[in-house]
Amino acid sequence: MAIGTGRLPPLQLRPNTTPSRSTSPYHLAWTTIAALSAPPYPPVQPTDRPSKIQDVARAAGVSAMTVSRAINHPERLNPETLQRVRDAIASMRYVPNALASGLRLSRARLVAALLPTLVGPVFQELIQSLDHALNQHGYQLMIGRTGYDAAQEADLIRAIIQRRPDGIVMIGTAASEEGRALLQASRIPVVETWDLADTAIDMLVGFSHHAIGAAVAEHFVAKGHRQLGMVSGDDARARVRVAAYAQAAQAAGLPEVTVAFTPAPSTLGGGRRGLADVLLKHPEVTAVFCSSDTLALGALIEAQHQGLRVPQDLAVVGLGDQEFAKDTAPPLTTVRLDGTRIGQLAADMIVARSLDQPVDAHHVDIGFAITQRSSS
Amino acid sequence: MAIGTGRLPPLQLRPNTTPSRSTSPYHLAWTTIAALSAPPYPPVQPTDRPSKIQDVARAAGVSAMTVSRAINHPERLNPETLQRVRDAIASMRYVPNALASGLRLSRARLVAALLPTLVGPVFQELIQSLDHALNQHGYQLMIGRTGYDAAQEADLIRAIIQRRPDGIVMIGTAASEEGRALLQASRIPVVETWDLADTAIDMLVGFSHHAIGAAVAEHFVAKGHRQLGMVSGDDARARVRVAAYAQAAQAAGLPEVTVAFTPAPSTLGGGRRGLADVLLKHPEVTAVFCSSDTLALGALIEAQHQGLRVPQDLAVVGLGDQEFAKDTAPPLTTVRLDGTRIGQLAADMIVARSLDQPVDAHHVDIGFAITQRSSS
DNA sequence: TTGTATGCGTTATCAA
DNA sequence: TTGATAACGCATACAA
Repeated sequence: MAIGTGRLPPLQLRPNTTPSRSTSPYHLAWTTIAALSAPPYPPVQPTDRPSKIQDVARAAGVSAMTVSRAINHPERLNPETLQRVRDAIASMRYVPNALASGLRLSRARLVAALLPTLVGPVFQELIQSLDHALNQHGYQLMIGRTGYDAAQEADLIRAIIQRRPDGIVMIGTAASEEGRALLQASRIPVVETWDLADTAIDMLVGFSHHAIGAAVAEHFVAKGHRQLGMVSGDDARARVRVAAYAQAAQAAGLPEVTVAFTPAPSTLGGGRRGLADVLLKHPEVTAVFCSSDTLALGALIEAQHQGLRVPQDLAVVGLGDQEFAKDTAPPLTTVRLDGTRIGQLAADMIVARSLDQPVDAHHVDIGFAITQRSSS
Repeated sequence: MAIGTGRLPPLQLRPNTTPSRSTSPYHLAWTTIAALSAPPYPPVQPTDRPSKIQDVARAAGVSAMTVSRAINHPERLNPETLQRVRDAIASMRYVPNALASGLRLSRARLVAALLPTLVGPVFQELIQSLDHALNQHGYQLMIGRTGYDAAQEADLIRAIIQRRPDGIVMIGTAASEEGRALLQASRIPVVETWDLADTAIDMLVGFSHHAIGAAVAEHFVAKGHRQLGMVSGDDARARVRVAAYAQAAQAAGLPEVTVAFTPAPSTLGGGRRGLADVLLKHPEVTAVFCSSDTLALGALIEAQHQGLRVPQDLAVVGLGDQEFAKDTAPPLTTVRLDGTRIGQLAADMIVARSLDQPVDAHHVDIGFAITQRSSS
């Protein structure tokens, strides 16, 4: 990506202490030693190590167990003792060591989520909802990035299992053979999401990519389109959608669909180039299904660039119903995927299993819906 | 957000076992008990609990210490013993318990990142780079969401400290008083980023939001604009940019700038409405600075919607230089923030401090640059 | 209501 | 090169 230069006189005050690879003209660096020797706030902590439960116990004049109880079972304590301990905890900024308690209890109060990438807003609704639901149950969420790389995936899974999380949520990720074996040997509850895998490791909540492809094709057919196009990613799920889309078109007696594949991740540029490719090959195409809203927005920009009116000359349908889909010009018809619900259900499943409670449905299809706006 | 319905006949096979709040017409649910009683892969593990180091030791006919050494100091072992242990580890899918080793070593090999939100692509480059750099040093990254809520922030910081990470990176987040006190008492290395706070907790790598506001104003002035507008978020850093922008305009003898504030997070819709607001109040505005690329893209869409040519009738500058900025119509002039470099430096700082090595610069300004494209 | 002893799984230290 | 021992910080079981 090209980095231009501003028109301002350079503001550089002093050269960076480390060799800078930055091209920035607005640049300064300084080192403050004082910030370390004299922190802006008085240290509550006289020692140089964080306090542990024994320190608090000493300060409060009780045993370590009483401090533990003050934290975990306050109702079992004499109110006065409780107050004394709580004061000590607050004034010493004591924070329990979760490594120790997790080891003791075999419960880390931690759930890990594995996803292919943080780039792109596709999974963010799901993550947000998962995080929120888990927090409410006192669990923390840890995020791991597989980066679409199957080779590194097993390593990441190993790193995750090391922390002994109470559950693992796989988001848009299919585990490799080695990964599956590790997960199963770990006995950690696993929820796979964003798809309906034929062979689930454990639990599953998602939707059918096949059904999506078919539904969008039939959506176009119902509106009288006969020349269908598609701008698609090229991962496994995307190919399922492409196949179903093409198959449904064929079943409706339509000519062959025109597909342009774009490399991951989805970008505006990919959508622009994808649509341009489709129209170059088959200018008679009147409807395109883009496999993400970002690609669809790129397609809208490209259509406008080419002087095509949407939806009169070209219908566009996206996938994901991102926040911005309602604000494009024209507003985007798109497939709504309820990431919030997936996150909620996945959290429920993990929490239940973690507490040895029954899980009513191990495999759930949450479906999808086509949000009809003005672009189709 | 309105959810329409598709035109397909419902594919519902069987009602969901849990009451569904989904509006989806494409919907099914099922439960598989077999998936639990008969996993698709033969269990390598005869017991129902994950194996520990003693189990491996027994299987390999050595002591637990030898297994530990095989993992952490393989060079100290007899090659034959090493091989035997490694075979046992692989066949049992043994994964060490990081809670136990972390407790023993007081090193969790974990770094936590705190950010206000995952929504919006602003911090993703930074996160990606931080994660990558830390992975290379054998650390894992854990992400925590503060959600712009100062009240919950202390709780999150407490939850993070509980895990005893080797470092904490704050991204676009200023800790509350209580949060700062907790962090300082914890003795965990902290890197604040995305800003140059006046009173840093510990280490710092960022850029000056004041300088950005001034630089963009001067960019517009240099191009001959006299009526400046701004579409901005309303957080603390955004207000600093607004003030600097207005101040620089005044210093150049320009009339008062017109500012529209939009609520977080940045959206296309916010950009559209923001620009509309600015133009409604002052139709004579010829240049707007949007405080994110997403807002800027919304502004481009709105400008086009209103029949304004960019940059002839209206100049637009964004902030962030997101991946899509080069593919908008027209390509977006924007302020480049080198999130990759911030992540890299933050990782270096944490790793150095974690290993008790000297950190050469505790406070670093990495600057920024204006990427000149066609929208201004 | 509060305290004592014990073990969670791992690894540094020392001894063989 | 390998093994025995102890300790990391906390919470359950039991005792007082």
